Formats: sequence, structure tokens, C-alpha cells
Amino acid sequence: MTIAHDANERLMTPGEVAAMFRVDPKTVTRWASAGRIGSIRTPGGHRRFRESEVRTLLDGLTSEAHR
Amino acid sequence: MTIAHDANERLMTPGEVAAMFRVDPKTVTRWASAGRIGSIRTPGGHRRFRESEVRTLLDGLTSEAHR
DNA sequence: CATTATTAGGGTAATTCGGGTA
DNA sequence: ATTGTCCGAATTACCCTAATAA
Repeated sequence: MTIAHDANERLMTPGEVAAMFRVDPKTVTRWASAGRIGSIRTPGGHRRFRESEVRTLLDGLTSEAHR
Repeated sequence: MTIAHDANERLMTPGEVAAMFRVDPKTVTRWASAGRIGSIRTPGGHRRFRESEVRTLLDGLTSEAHR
């Protein structure tokens, strides 16, 4: 499986991702800089994030121990 | 069918949850580790809690009988 | 072209983590 | 057994101005 571009993939802004994690948009930016989450750059330099990856992170990091 | 993530679910920080229960944030962390309350992790490792679950737990306290 | 909102940067406080202990 | 506190290290939040997005 490739990491090729999926034309049907929707992109999210830093603010949208931040709202989902209940975090500051700047924090999402740091995740991108640190390589914790993939990001695309607009020609103007603003970051965009893949919706599928965001959902995976949210679902994957759900809960820890179970008693 | 999964316990899929609800995108409309609002999340709370450890400090916010602690304030509602009048407890130290560290205590909330322990509840999460023990599985007494569900939690989501940011990519940075910080916990977030579901507002709906916190409300449910608070309601449970209200119905607790004295003895 | 003008307007409004968001983001990129960078710097500095405030939280949270994790372990150990009382 | 549960909670509160102390510690150092890591993560996140808020401050600003300039640039991009819509």
C-alpha cells in the first residue's frame, strides 16, 4: 500500500484538528513539526491535515487500562 | 459495529475534570489509569476526557445515598 | 481591491506526565 | 485502598506581529 495521494481525501485545518483534540491550534502545528502527524502545505505555507489520519489518531489513542 | 468516535463529543482537560469533582488533577489521572473513567490521549501523551462521561459520573454521585 | 478570520513564526507562562512518597 | 504532595521533564496554552486564506 502506498502513501500516494488520494483525490477523495479531505483535508482539515489546524483549527479543526485542534477542536477535535481539545487542544490549541499551535499545538497541532507542533505535532506536525515533530512528525507526530503528517501534514500538507498550501503554497502559502499553511498546514493541512488528512482527515483519515486524524480520525485514526483519535480512535487509536482511546482509553487505556480496563480495570 | 464499533464504539466509533463521536466527532461531536466534547472533551475536557484533566484540570477541568478535577475542578468539577473538587479533586487534584493527579487523582483524575489515577482514575483513568485504573479504568474507572475513559480517556483519550493527545499525540503528546496528555489525557482528554469525554464531557458526557464526566456528567454521568457526577450524576451518579448525586444519587448516592448517605449511610 | 477591501475585509475578516485563521495561521505562522517566536517567546514565555501554565499544565500535565510519571515516579516516588506521605 | 484512596488521595494529596514534591520533583524534574515534557507537553501544552497564551502572548505578540506579519502573512495567508477565503
